[in-house]
Amino acid sequence: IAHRAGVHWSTVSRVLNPQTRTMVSSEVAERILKIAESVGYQRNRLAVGLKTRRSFTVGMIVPDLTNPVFPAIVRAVEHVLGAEGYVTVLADSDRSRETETAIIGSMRARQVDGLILATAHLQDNIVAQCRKDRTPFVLVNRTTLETDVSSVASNDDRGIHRVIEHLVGLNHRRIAFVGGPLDTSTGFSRRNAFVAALQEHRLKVDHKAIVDSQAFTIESGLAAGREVLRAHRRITAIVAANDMLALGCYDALNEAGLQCPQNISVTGYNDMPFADRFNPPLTTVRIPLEDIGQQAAQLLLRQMRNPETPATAVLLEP
Amino acid sequence: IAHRAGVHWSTVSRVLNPQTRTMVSSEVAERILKIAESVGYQRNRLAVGLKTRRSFTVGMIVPDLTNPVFPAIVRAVEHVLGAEGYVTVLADSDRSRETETAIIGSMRARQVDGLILATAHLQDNIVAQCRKDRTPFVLVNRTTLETDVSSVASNDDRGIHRVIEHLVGLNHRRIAFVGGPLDTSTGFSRRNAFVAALQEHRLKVDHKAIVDSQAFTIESGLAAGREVLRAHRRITAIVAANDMLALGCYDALNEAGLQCPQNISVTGYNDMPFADRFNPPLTTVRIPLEDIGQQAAQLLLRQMRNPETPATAVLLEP
DNA sequence: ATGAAAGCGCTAACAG
DNA sequence: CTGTTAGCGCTTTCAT
Repeated sequence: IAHRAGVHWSTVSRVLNPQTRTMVSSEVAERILKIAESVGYQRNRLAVGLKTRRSFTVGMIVPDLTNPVFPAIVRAVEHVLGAEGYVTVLADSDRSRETETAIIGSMRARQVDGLILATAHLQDNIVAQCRKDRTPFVLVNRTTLETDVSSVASNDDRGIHRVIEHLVGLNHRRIAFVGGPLDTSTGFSRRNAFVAALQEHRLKVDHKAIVDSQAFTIESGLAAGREVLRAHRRITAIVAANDMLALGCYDALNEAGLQCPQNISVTGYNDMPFADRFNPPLTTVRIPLEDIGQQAAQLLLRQMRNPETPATAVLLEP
Repeated sequence: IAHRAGVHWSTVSRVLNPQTRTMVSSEVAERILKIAESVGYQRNRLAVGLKTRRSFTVGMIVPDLTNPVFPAIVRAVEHVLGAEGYVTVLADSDRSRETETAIIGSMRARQVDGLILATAHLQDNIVAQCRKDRTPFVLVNRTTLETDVSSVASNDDRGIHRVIEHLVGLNHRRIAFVGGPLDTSTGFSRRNAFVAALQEHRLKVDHKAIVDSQAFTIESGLAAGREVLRAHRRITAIVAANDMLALGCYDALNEAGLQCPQNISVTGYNDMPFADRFNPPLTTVRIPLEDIGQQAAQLLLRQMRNPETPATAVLLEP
């Protein structure tokens, strides 16, 4: 292009980079732009990144893309990042911390400018790692025990309280809980909120009616649901820590020949897509998936543009 | 590292690149590896890519990540690509060809080694573009009219025939069709298969009972379902071209005060996650999502490693 | 406003 | 087996 325009290649570079275009006389600029267009020129972002140390790439890791809450978040993230010229590298860690570590290595090597992690554990060395690497990152959906970490999640305490209010209003008094993994903030705080809410309503907390499970999956929900039914048959409602677990509880009830909601009610959490189309329609807590994704992306953008940006923990209302 | 190991940096490069490691004496190699480890060295893939012209990055575009068929495919793709050292850049085109073109530009600029497109249209200039750019690509889920294009999809003709067989076996004779966009291979071939299957069963084809829609969405399905019910009330079954459309038909039936399946049966296509948990459970055609994703990734890998690999169109059985 | 030149971190031919 | 060197495609400082 420089040759054909009769200028030095640094001038071409100035024109082809929107940020420096004004340094060049508009006459020359126009000529160069025209030639670039005609030869289908595309700036090589690898070279740009090598020079500027900014890849305009961000990495995102989810624990399991087939859990229907994540696609909506990923989509929102990708849209706002894309609008700002960033590209999103997506990886599914399959709930394994080891693969997650490997993925982060692979992303670091590609010089990602930032990370969005939907995989946080309450105690998470990956968070410490990112901080040490000085890689901007924001946690999404879940948080860590550490403070001073950027995150966007929804207010689990509020959500569970509203569930209990709802059930108590419907005259439920003996309520069981099928919880998630206690090493995640969602599992941990929803469980705590459940106990707190029962106490606030002066209902007695029967620890046999609280069953924690290892993963937010239907299978875990089924196992926990069986456990609940076996240990404590007089309950009238089961609060599940998310919708997948709730579906597992549906299965446990079916197995036991019980009807939902005639015999026992079940509630979920997340309001995953199609929750209203299950049989029976699932009572659940809606969390603003789109919003969570958008805010996470915006937070990360701010952080990447100015590393001095203080970490902020955003809590959205369910 | 070179300094600390007392060797030239090209030697370090040889060791740190698994492919050339054998060129160096194992004694020196070990020393270098140890130092690299201790300083937390990571090869800069941007620089590697700039030099070798291979970014080890592939781009994937889906029309709508919140359509539950895609997460499973994306996940499978990412897993097999990841195992081979590739990273997946994911983008959601929001069903818009313009944004898709923009996305591809952004990916090309990042020197992606290949593309996986779940967005193909029957007539698709993007396909022509990729071919011109000599970017390896494989279409997934959908195909194009053009031959000599790599793709992995499922056999729509077979799937629809099996649906009709099933319905006819249940004594349905007046069957309506709610189709998808005719500019996609899935919309087009499922519609054709529907007509062909009716004829093979010597059922008359009532064109008023065939309603095409603009998108594979619930809303489109609802609109088309209304249309079907208005135009032709004596049908006993509706064949929808995918599960989202089928859900829209559920809604249309509800609106009209009709029961499914007591009054009218509905079938879907794709066997999306949770299809069996809808009310009523959806009769649908299972397509091997995991398999589709895996094979697409493997096909692309072959193509990227050897550009001479002939294009192959894989058709999986539903 | 433009040209000249160095260099980002790596690879790979060429020498030895 | 190892050192030397050029260069991938760009940005950016320094001159002019």
